[in-house]
Amino acid sequence: MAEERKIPETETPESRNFIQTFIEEDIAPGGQYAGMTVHTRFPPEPNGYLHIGHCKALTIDFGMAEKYGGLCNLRMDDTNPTKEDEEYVDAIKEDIHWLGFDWGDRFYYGSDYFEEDYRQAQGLIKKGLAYVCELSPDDFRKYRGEIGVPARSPWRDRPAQESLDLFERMRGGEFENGRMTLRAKIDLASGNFNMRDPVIYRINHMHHHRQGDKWCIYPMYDFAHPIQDALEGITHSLCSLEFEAHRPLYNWVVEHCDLPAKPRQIEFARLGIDHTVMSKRKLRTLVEEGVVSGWDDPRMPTLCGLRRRGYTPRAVRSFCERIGVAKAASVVEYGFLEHCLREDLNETARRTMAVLRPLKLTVTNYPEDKQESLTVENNPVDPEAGTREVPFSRTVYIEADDFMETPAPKYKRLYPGNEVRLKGAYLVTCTGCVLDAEGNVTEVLCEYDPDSRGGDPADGRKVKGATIHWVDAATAVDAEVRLYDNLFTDADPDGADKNFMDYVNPASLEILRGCKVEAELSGAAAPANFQFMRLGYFCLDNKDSAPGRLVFNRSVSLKDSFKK
RNA sequence: UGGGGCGUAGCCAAGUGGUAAGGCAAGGGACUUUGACUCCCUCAUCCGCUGGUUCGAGUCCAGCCGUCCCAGCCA
Repeated sequence: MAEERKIPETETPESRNFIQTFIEEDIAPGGQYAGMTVHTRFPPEPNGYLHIGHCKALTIDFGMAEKYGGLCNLRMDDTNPTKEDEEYVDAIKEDIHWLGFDWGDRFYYGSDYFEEDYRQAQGLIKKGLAYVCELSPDDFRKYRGEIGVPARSPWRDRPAQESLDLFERMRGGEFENGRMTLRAKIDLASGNFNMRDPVIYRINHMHHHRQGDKWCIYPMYDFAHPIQDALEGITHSLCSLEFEAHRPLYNWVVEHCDLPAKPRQIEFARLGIDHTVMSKRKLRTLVEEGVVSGWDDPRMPTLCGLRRRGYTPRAVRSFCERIGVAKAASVVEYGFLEHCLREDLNETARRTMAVLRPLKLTVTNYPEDKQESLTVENNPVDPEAGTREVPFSRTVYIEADDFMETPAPKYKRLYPGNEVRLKGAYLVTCTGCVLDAEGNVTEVLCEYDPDSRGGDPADGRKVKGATIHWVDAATAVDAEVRLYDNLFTDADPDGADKNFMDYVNPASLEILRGCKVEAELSGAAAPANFQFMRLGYFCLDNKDSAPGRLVFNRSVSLKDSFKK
């Protein structure tokens, strides 16, 4: 034993999550799926828009399949016509493609298996494992039993032939909604209520978005899902933790139905992010109550909202890959999502200059009639992004916070007597400012060093002041900028005993008008994402921008840039 | 108090009996034509608590505490 202790310490074992551990056991020699390829599926219900929590599931579903050489199917889980609609199907597909996941030609509808579901149900009845129950919804609840008290059903021992006949007549539309159900005969005394003869078929006379009026009975998720998985050859059915108590039922269906495969369900914790809510019901409430402008409001954690806010697919996926997979309930800090975006944008976003709160800066020793063009890099971390020409003249706008008549401690920007660099232009020294009747600063005055074109002083002196951004007054274009904050004031608006609507942050959206941006941004070819120098990362809002009306959403602040 | 989970740093999260990975956040420093980025350094004598087994326990056992989910003819 003792000699086995030595472990080669040069290689750190790659961190793997518990799902990988399970899968590797399953495909290892002697495992349940020894030698097989891993096949997964992503099964959204088409009843709403996808949010970032779905991206976590997508990352796991597609990620596990890819890692173990298999495939991942996309399947609309549409077994309940009450809530579903075709309009969501296209939106779901679009969002998944936007993220960059590809299901190839393996796109399915759970409802396309209804005939097979029906056949399987008949099979269970014949085996004496299912029966038609005529308890009304009220009585069903009453007979459900309590902790320690078994449930009851007077129809439990109905002859198979009678159930078969009734089940057929249920399908035939002979009975109204709620009149009867098909139940699996499992264990009325189980401590797990999901096993107390669960309903596997209910009557619902309703038009189905895909099947039309073909059916008036619909299989329950617990019955349909394992069948769908098995028919598609899914080996690992990955889902979130709330289905954990349903696993025994999933396994029961897999065991007792006549299926071509035996998929395994594995559950993981769903994603939580602080200062927001993730359930479709709550997101819907925000939309319906008008707290946000829609499902694609840039403050929403929906994929379409994040997209509009400027989040890139790469950033969202990076986030989902890095938060890990476990069974412990987790609430990830929103700041981590922002970090992932900042990381991507830093490499890819084009830099540009803009001022959110314009303050006129006059270079008093610069010729009044002169205008010149300066070359500025588009992205200092990516030389391939090239350069652009930026006009400069005697009057420019600077950020109002970039000037202080009496500087705060450690303030490095403009104040009387201080020299700063106008990014890409010249070194300027503040000589004073102009005040209005109320004492507000309306204009800042400075003198430039003609021998510092481009920003470097000819004499090589060290510039103590900061480098600040600016836009040329004569050519600047007006824009509207929206700054977003967290949707909720509380880190956990979703917490126990809380009404999340009580924590809506009224200051989550601030709209700034009269901002000045470089003229180039008004062009049709303006990039989607860019960084306003020192102001943070912004996104040109394709939805609200129109000719003559530029709207920018701020994605993420530039870290610490404007503290104080 | 029925059943099923989960508790490792401020937030995620590895760890599967051999002496606590990594990321985010935070703090310090270097660099810088973005107070950004980048780069260095620091950040759990300890793994919910208490016992037990063991040469050795975050890992095994027992009890306790906390917390989440289920009890729809939703998914």
